[in-house]
Amino acid sequence: MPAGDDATASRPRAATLRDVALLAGVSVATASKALNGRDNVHPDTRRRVVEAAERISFTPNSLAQAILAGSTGTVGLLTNDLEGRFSLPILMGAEDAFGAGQMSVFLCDARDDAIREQYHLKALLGRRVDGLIVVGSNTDPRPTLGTLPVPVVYAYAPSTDPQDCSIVPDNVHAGTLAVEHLLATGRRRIAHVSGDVRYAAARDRAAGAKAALAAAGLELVGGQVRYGSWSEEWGRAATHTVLDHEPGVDAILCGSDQIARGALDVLRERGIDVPGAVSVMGFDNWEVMISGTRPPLTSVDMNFETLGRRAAQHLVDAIGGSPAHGVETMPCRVVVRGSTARGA
Amino acid sequence: MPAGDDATASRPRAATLRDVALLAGVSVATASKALNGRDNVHPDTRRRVVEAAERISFTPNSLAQAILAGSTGTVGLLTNDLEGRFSLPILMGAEDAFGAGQMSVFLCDARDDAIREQYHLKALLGRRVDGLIVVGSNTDPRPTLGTLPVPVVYAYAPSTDPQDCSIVPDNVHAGTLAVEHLLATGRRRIAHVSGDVRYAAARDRAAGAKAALAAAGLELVGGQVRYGSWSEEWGRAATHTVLDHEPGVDAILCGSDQIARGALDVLRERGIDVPGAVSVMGFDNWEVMISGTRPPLTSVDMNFETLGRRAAQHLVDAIGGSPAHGVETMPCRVVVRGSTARGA
DNA sequence: CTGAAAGCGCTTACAG
DNA sequence: CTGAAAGCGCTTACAG
Repeated sequence: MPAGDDATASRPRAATLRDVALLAGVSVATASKALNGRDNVHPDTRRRVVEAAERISFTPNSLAQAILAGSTGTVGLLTNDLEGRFSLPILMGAEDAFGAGQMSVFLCDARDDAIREQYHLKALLGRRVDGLIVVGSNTDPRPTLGTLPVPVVYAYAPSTDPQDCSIVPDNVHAGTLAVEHLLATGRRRIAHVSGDVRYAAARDRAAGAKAALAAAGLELVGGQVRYGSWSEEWGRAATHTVLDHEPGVDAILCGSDQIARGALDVLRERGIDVPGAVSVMGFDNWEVMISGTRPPLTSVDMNFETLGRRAAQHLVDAIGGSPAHGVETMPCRVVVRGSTARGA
Repeated sequence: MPAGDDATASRPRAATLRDVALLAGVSVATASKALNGRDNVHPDTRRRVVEAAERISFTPNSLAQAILAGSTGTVGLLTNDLEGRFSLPILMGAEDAFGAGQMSVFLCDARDDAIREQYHLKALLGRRVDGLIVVGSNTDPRPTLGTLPVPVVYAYAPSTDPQDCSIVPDNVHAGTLAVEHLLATGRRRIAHVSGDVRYAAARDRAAGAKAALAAAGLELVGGQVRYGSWSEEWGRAATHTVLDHEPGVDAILCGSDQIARGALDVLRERGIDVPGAVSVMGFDNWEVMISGTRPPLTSVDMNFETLGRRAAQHLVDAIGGSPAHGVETMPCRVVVRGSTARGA
């Protein structure tokens, strides 16, 4: 158990440039120049200053530097994604794009609450972030934040304002890639079990899938997408229905990895060989959902980290004075595993 | 596709208190007092200043305020938890504890790389965070950051230095609670399939489980914990072994929800009724892993949000001059579902 | 090569 | 009640 401590043992305040200068016997201006590698500082002087700084563990106060520089080297990541499914890979991509340690990221979770979002926004602007990345919890368009004193990039969920810069996964293409993969592995009678039809992600993936089928002169088995919910349970229920009504089905394209898990379970229970008789595919390539499946699940990876890196790049460009506008879609990729290809 | 824009349409710089004062026709000092609710400002003056501030969307520069106040109202969350499994609930608990918007959080992912951690640490100290929360990726002790100019609270993974303040989930008690629940629902022949024995979490949970059994005059079926890996696959393999070697087993306590999923699958395949013949329990209560299981999985919730809130409270106390020391364990709770109790 | 001075945006005693 | 002055920690012309 932690025990309370006396508050009197007060923590030493952080060292200041003035402390360094005093210790090195130079002026604050000279100390500044010495530490920042400016010209016209005598080597001996520089060494004395650097040693003094090290001795007292001097770390320059970024706040003071920022106030002079007019930029803070911070960005705000405003998310509504409680699971961190999107925002964490995006954060990671962003850290990479900014260059490790160059930029620090404030992470704020608005919890899908507009009031809380405004609150965080106000705080971030007060802290003079150089820019903002806004991460939605799905790919449906979200209200723009409007005109702000700093650039904004919308990631995952696009802004409603086409003048804003938005980076979203290409769900239409994801659907196309999925069907192309199934066709390439010899499938012709493909069913599509997806999630909640109110999600753009579900409709976009279906649109891409249908387009790819049409290009091959085919259509979905049963003639329609079976929309439902983003759950294993729906995956199981719909798979039963598909198998009962479409005996010739040779592939089930599932709108998410969770739905695909449900499909795999039912196929296994009914003794149907995967991928021998029926192939199964998911979307998202969510490692934790996929790692245990039998057989390992083929899935479309939406490349969240790349998306995050791209969003960060756009933000850096915008901060540098070259903003972009409109919605940019990011390519995705099929990760082939045993549920669609023997020996994969 | 976003199109590049001319960099000349430069963004208007953020309004400053000087702008407000000019617009309201008062001095900067008076404007400051008016906006901060200080006494001795004429009501008319205050109104003029407030109106001016609103008109130009003035947001005070927190950097300047921080430099004077000596505290920034920011904390750093230094994590090694790539999945966000722990750090996001902890972040959320921390946001709550700090009071929404009072405190902004820098999230830095060190990716289990000591160099990167030092880099982020340096940046955070430069930004003069008021304190740090360090989140580990497991409950094994991690090296202390040593003495820093700001207070530090270690969450999930305790620090190796007992003088530091660490908040960890009580895995021993979790094991005890799990077994007590199984005993209370009439189980006597309990097997324990767990993850990698090198993890303190695995050993602690097992220790708690064995203690609870001993208190009831019992021991584990087979006399030992079956350690392996934190995977569904291991859950399946170990469950087969348990069923083959211990025909009378009436409960399988699994070291994680993933292991438990594997156990449930095998029991189902072998036609064994859950929970009629054999109960199954997991640890972590990871919603996304659990939501699809049949029957729904009983699991021990480690209360990460509470842990995060507690860590944040300790940090706030330490910032306020009342630091705590030592390792504090947080209670967990059993969430009962159908895998151990009919009709739950 | 070094340092005094000005200044970033703000707040807080202190005169008036 | 109001405002000029000092100052937080730093950097950058500008004199010397």
